[in-house]
Amino acid sequence: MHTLRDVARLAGVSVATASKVLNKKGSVRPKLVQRVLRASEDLDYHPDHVARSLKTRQTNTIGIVIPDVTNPFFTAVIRGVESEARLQGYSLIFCDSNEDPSLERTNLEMLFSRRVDGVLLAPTEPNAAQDHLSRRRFPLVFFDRISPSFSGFAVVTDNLGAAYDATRHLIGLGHERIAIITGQLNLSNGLDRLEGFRKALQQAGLPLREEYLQRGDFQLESGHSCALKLLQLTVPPTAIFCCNNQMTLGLMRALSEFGVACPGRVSVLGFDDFDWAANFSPRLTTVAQPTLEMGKQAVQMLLRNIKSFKEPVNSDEKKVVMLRAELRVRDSTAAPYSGQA
Amino acid sequence: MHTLRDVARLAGVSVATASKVLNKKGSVRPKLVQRVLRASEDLDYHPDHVARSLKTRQTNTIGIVIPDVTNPFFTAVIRGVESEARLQGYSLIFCDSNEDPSLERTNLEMLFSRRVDGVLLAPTEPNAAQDHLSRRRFPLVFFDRISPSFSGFAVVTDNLGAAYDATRHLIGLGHERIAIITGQLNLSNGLDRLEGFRKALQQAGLPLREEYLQRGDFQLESGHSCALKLLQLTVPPTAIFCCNNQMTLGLMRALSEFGVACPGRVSVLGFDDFDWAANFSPRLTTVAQPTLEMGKQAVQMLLRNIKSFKEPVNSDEKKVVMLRAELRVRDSTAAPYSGQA
DNA sequence: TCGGAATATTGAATCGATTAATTTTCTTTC
DNA sequence: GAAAGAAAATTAATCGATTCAATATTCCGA
Repeated sequence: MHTLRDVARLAGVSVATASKVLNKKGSVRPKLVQRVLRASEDLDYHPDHVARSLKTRQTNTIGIVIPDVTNPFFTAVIRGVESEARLQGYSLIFCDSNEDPSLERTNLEMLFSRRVDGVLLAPTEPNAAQDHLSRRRFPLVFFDRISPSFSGFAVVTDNLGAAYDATRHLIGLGHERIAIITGQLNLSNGLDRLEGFRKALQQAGLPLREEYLQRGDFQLESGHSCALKLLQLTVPPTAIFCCNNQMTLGLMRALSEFGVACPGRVSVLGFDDFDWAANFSPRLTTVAQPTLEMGKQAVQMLLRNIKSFKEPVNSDEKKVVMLRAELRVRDSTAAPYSGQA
Repeated sequence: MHTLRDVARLAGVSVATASKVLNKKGSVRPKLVQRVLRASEDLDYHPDHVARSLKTRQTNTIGIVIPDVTNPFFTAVIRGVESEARLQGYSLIFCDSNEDPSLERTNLEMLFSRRVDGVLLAPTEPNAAQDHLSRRRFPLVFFDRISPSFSGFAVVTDNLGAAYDATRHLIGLGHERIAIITGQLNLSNGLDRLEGFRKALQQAGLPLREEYLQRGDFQLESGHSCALKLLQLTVPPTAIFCCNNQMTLGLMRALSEFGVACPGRVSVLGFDDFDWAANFSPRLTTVAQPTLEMGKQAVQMLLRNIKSFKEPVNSDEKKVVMLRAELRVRDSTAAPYSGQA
């Protein structure tokens, strides 16, 4: 494996000159430029990023920590992150925190030790990383979820607005008995979706019955068990708003187990849109989050942070960017069943 | 941000001693150990991995290059990779090649420049990376797919066996008109699945009709269009074996568009098993690849490679490990429709 | 108490790049 | 042709750790 020194020697110049040529900095006589380029080519030279990072104090690497790679929502965001990062010359160190706050913390420490230039984080817990952020000040951008008392930088979906629109859609179809299966309510992704739902009901003068509010945990199983409870009510809901993709799967299984027709007997509106939602039958009506855009914007915000971290500039940058979601109406929502009345 | 030098100074020892303490190498008087540990704690010292890597010539980082993060098969593998890597003290640099050979190449160059200790690769093209492997010799382990003429290290599913078993299942149910929707046929994942299918048919004395062999490209749309062709045949198949998850989605959409009942009119057996396959209706019969295990074994094989790369030892290690898949029989496969005959 | 072996500690080189400071070379002009 | 100034090239320090060789200290038996 060859070093810059080898290239310089072969080209008959100093390492400094070779470095200047390869980084296109300063000016070098065309003749020498040629020689250096030639030598670099001949030796199949690949600059050592490790050495470069040590000297320049920047690794051109960002870390990303998410709670679960297996969740297609996150992989969709990652796709946006990866492509934008590469475009900007950054590499990605990937960490899965497995929904475990202590692992999340370990991961952050590790990334810090590796001297990544900044970190993208979808936190598992409201406070953990917040501490981290403030203790060492370090470029950190949150995405997808933030705590209610959040004060840092973040890119999130306008969950409240999206849930509001979704619920309006159900109300517009004529539903009055609308249930919700929520996620955890400690972070914005859970909290705001419930809030938007509430707001829409209230505005329409519809009550939110106690038993129509089922609290899940964003996992498949909880979607299933919450759905069971709803289906067994004496007066079951005619529509269900389900707050994420995994729980929607559990919900759909419950429906098919009970032989409840969708949208015949109950309409289903799921948060998060994916291939399976659009292709299986019934094709699901969903709220599609702008995942690619979220990834892209998160990277851009992080890079701005990194820059202003090195050369502080009192910018008036917005700290929390909210992205609009899109309601995709398909076949799983329809007017309520009226056969009985 | 503090360095080892700061720690040493505060503890009143040399950097060499401080280093020994923090790495638990050699022996140091208990008293000094305490002082160093204390100092490290007080300064909130985090060793600089970059500097360490430069000196030790190893980064404790591995790269992973996949064709598409958005495909749940790969994210499932990644999950296995990530957890095993972390367990062994390695970090993961993640790259998406976007099914583009030239991007794959760029990514490999980048990883090389970053001096990752080794790379895990699911190649998009039969030859590209092979060259790379042989030109610079570099620890590289393939997974999921290899070219027919492959000669390196790899962890793959026993695709032939899995497809064979799956097809036997359909035959066992009484099907005689069985179609297949294949992927690209340049790499083992496409090739061997078709081969297993062929073998099972042949062994059962069933013909493989030209028009029942539809060649797709592993993408959703191709599953859809291949399915359309099959459904419009004068004598349509009674069962379809679909060679990956994405194409199965396209297939299912085609079925519902045509109002073809599954498994009533046509049985569907999909390659790759995921949450949606098990929860939507009909619950799909699938071939489940051992994704976690694949990730884990790939990492282990890579680490062995890395080790033997530093201190060559003529091992008799198997170069290609084949993992068994599991057939999960659910509701989408049944005996063929007999109403007409 | 002393000599020599065993054990601890340290100084300094090193990894491979970048870059400030310095020296050399080249232009230009009188 | 020489001086001044600009441009190009080089030398050497540096980033923060690890580690070898050299030095210092401790320990032990005689």
